[in-house]
Amino acid sequence: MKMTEKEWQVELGQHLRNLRLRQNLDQREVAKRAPMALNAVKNLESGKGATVESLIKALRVLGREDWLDTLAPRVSISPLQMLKSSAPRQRVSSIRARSHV
Amino acid sequence: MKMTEKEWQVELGQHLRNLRLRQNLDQREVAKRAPMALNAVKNLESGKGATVESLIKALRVLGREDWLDTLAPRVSISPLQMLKSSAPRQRVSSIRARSHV
DNA sequence: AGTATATGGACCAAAATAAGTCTACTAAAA
DNA sequence: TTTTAGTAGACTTATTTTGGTCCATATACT
Repeated sequence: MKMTEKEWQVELGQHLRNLRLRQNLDQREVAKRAPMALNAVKNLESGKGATVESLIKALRVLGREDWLDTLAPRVSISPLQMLKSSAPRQRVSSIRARSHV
Repeated sequence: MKMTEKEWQVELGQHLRNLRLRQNLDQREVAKRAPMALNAVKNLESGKGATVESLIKALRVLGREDWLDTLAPRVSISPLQMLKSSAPRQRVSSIRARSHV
């Protein structure tokens, strides 16, 4: 069962809505504190399309901006590996990247 | 030190870029697999403004859609409390909600 | 129970912004 | 040095934001 982008958007909106209800805030109050338009909050929660900026504004009001940082790639390399690769890649290496050729 | 929305957007973009580089994909490949415009990928990673839809598309390509669900509010109520409040709220309760009055 | 209230959803139009498609240009990697 | 991933800009199309109004119904009150 794989979800479509829109289904994920709806799911994300429901999470935001739950967070808001938990703090007993109405949509107007969130919009006011963001600040952003009331309709933007509605779009966000109903999953009808929103910008990343709106998402972040809402997260800030709900006190969950820190969630954004949890996307950071989990460190899976051993400390010994760190000695080898000193500088992080800034570009992909060519061979495998050219899967579009 | 509190970050602005734009700074958060940049930070989020960097996380996405790191995830991409870890998989040795270039922006074109991500755009192709999403599918989305190359410009949308660039906007996302540079934090210059993007839609939630673009964010989700990129996350899917990078295999991190599950991250979206980690926003779900952590359950902090005791099992005893669950017996009391049966149905989840669909709206805020009135008194505290009217902070704008 | 029935009633009043106001939250949240569904619309609309205009302004703002992002997506999509292109062409150089820059700089990191080979 | 050569190759090429990533950036920057211009431009058109598509979508979102903003700011309204209307209204169904969950919630609160009598």
